[in-house]
Amino acid sequence: MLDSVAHSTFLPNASFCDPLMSWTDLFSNEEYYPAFEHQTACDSYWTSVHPEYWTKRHVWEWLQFCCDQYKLDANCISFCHFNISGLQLCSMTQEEFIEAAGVCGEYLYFILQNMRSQGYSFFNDPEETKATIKDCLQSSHLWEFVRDLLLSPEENCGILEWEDREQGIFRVVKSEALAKMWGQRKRNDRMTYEKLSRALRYYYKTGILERVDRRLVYKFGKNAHGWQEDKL
DNA sequence: AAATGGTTTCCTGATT
DNA sequence: GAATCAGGAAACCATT
Repeated sequence: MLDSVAHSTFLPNASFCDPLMSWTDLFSNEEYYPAFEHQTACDSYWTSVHPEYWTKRHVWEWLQFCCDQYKLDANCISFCHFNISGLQLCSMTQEEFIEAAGVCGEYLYFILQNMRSQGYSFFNDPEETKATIKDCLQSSHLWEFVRDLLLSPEENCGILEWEDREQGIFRVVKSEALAKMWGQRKRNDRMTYEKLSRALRYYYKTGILERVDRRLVYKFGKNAHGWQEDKL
């Protein structure tokens, strides 16, 4: 009966390790079993149970594991949001994860979905896994791309500049360079600032960006997250 | 297989 | 005149 759940909704995500070992296979195999001390017979460790069947305690243990393993800042996690069963956890959307744990929520959501589809083999190589998570978290949305560029001086090289850090107001300094970089990300060498800015204008409607009536100046709106200084 | 979201492309017109 | 801004309309494409 575990098996029937094991291959559920999520399609395997291209780049991850061994496809489709069943959960029972995985957990009877020492290799996949890291150095954890466990466990009472009545309440086994979270790694030995499919996420859908986790108890509140399992969820808690999983959170702990993720914090330790991936150095997630436990302070940004609202633990009361996670006082839930595995079934409830699995039904949370990415939005809800972000609401409950900010940027860490993105990681947690990603890790959970991969565990549901791939099992614990996901954690084979912690180092590689961490790198891959980072890759996959490379946000594909334009506003996130802009945000991340703004947040990483190395990549940025003067393309974007904060106008008012507190209020999330920024300026596009090198418009063509920005378009080129966005084009590279989307593998589209026909991208121009003209077209990119059209996409940015659509964000006014959804509250991701707010209008600032100065040329090449934009402002993050109430529905944009992850740009503020204090909450990493 | 159809619906949807997030752009991409193109365009006309106004503004700086 | 050149670069931007404003949006409408439609095509496109990946995901659900």
